[in-house]
Amino acid sequence: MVAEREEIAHRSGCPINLTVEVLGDKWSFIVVRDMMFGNRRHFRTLLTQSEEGIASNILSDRLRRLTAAGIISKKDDPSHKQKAIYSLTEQGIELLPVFAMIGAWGRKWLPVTEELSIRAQLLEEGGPQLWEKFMNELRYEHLGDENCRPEPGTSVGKQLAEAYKAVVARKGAKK
Amino acid sequence: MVAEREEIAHRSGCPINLTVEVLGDKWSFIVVRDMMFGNRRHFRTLLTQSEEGIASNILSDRLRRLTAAGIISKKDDPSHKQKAIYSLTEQGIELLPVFAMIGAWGRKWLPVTEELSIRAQLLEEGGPQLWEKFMNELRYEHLGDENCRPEPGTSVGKQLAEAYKAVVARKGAKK
DNA sequence: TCGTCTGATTGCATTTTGCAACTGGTTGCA
DNA sequence: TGCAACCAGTTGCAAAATGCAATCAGACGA
Repeated sequence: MVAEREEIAHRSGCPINLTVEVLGDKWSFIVVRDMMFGNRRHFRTLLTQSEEGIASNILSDRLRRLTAAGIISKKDDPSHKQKAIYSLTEQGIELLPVFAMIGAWGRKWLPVTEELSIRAQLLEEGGPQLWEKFMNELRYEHLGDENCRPEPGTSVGKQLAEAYKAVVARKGAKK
Repeated sequence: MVAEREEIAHRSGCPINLTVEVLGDKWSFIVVRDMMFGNRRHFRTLLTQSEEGIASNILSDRLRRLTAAGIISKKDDPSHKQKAIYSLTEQGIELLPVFAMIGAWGRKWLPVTEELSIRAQLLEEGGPQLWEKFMNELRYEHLGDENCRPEPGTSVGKQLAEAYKAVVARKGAKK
């Protein structure tokens, strides 16, 4: 690899096209989604806890590309010499409204399951105000931005995680 | 081709994943974008007026897939026995907010050109109210929904097209 | 009748993806 | 001190998707 952030010949300067060039494949969105909503920060957790079953070489490649694109960053985990922590950058965090919109569209038009769409529903119902609160939590957790330290109490992240668990528990009980 | 709308084994029931399964490639978004904002409704115009240069076999394949997914529809053009008109469905029209969000993100973080991002800018500034107006215009033009017939006056579609032309003219003049 | 336009298809080379096995190293525990 | 478990990946190979150029058959207009 010659350059960390290579200058690529773009197909056009259209914002939709440029976004597709960065995120337009079967896995990039999935990786960012898991980091954003599943709080997965290590290679192994992204690999094994992936709902869709990503292959390790693909994950490796996507983490490299997303890092090169400036959407995520990588740093050493002090707890383990071989561990690396992946974090969302501000650029990555600001993909949240895109995820919210895609989630809302998918929920309306595609055959989603209840437990995997409850978070999209809450995000849709919460609107831009909730998104902003969640983005601030992500800024605290991923960027270490102390200005964004959340007030004690229920965070949006926890709220989403608990809603998911509640649906899973309820559906498991019904059987 | 066995079935018009084939039942596919999905990777998961997550709304993000399902959307990626349908639109997660290098061209699907581009084709829908051109139909939505470029008012291209025929194979030939989509092929030759594409900013990015799509190949005819890829375009053919994507039109087929998007039709199978229910995002666009195809019907005969009465003016020419070989012509086909592609239209957005309601499901496709409702992708507009997704495009608006992606456009806003791309405009902020990627090396866009002015003429190709002016429409994204207007869409961002106009907000959900403008999106709804534009979606109604699309419902009239693509679905023939008379309830959505726009009042005489400047339509959002025209507004976007003219803003684009104005930037191109200004930049051409500067040289 | 001839040239152009229509929505595509075909053949072929290149690139990307998917899968399974494997690597070199670290860590915690007995 | 040895050993199993864990860490972030890499490697090799088959299969699928993509990209490009040439081509196609029917329809249209002059």
